[in-house]
Amino acid sequence: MSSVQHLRNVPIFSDLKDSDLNIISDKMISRAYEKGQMILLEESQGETFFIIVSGAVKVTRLSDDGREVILAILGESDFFGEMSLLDGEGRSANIVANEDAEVLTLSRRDFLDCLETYPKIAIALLEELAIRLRKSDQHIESLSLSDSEHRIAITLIRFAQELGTIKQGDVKIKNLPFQQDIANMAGTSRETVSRTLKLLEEKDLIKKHGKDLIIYKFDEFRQLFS
Amino acid sequence: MSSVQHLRNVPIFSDLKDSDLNIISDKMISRAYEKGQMILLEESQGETFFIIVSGAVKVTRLSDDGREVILAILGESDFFGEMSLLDGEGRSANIVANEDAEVLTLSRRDFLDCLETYPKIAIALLEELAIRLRKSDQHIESLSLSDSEHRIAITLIRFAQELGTIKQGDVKIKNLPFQQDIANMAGTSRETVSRTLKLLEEKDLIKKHGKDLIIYKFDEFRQLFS
DNA sequence: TCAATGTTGTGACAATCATCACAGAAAGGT
DNA sequence: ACCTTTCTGTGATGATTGTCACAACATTGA
Repeated sequence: MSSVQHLRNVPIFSDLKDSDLNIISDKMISRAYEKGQMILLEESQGETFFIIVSGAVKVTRLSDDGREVILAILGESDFFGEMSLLDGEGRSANIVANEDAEVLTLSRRDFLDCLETYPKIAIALLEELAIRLRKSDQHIESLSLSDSEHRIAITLIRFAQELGTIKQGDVKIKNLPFQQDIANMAGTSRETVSRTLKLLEEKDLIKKHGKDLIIYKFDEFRQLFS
Repeated sequence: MSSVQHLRNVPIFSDLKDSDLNIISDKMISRAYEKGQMILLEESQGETFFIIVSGAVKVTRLSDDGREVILAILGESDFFGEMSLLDGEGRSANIVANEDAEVLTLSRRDFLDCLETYPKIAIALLEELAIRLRKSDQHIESLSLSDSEHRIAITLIRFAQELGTIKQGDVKIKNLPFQQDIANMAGTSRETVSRTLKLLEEKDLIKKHGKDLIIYKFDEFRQLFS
């Protein structure tokens, strides 16, 4: 697929004309990262905007004692790096390739020019940030008041919404992340994730199939853990 | 103070010319709320943008069983209501007056017109949302990996940054919120807040003075709980 | 194919913290 | 000033869940 085709799939660019997309596309540089490779380091200056063409990355923060908190896992057509371009602060999170990943990058200068030239992009970006803020709020809520079972279930729901495919009311998540990553998102321990997944399977709410996971009757499941 | 003066203090409007501010100001309607009054209800359609002229509000989410999670406490010159205007989703949080509050409101139509007419506002708003997202990320981190002492300390730091006044390296927070509110922000129980404040006071890190609280050597304090 | 490494399952134990219970203090209204 | 309501302090108790330890299983690469 050409890189213009990829841009077309990215929500904040979807409103543009082909001619404009071409102009932007020409300014972008393609890069590839291997699984586990650090793409952006916390504390460094943010100078680049990234769009994921293929693969997946995780957005993390590290505590002093080295524990990792996963804020989000991003996949194809998602973008990142915009925050420090917007408010000028240093980076506040690390980005690590969670699988082999291919990205398109845009320099700070070009990105900001885009915003000025195409107000529609700015508006679309506002929309996207509003959506992210909403997700963050839900994340905060779930961390604040749920027990570990709820937090893990809610984490599964997040994966389902990002990576899942629906079939007759059931959702299949292909390539479920490792338990350790789920734990780091749900704010709990790896062992608790292991035990809880087993519990949910005993309750016939989910089913593991190798690296995939099926959530039965997704709507009810979501209801259950709202 | 005239309402134009107030707008001038609001970051997203600060770049505008007086003449433009006047135009916007004319479209705004002033409203007053009493302490405890609900300003915006979760689930309702978001049709209004709010700017706080005086007083304070809390942004909350309620779980099914009625427990409250406080996402933020906003004060003078802060604004809210923009999220559902931007992404068209229903409201995701409640807003309650935390003390008597006076606000300026702008209708959905007028707000969106502003964004189109003054791209600078859109850019400034992007900046602001980026900052909020950053704060959310920190909040998520703290909930994910700290024990209750750290979470409470971090909550105090948030208050200090929003409401505090610095004097010789110490920060004084006037009118510290109730323990229950602190607990709802820190994701812990009211009793634990009580015990932890006592603990921090015994360690000579903070001092209570009636409704006020002093954090000694704010920089070191922050270091301590990063 | 066989190490070597990474991932998952599970028991035992300890620590943290929520909850319940109630008393005392403070604030607010009449 | 008095009553009512709200807020705070503190003990006792038990449940949840993190941590440690180790075995089983899976994946990768030489």
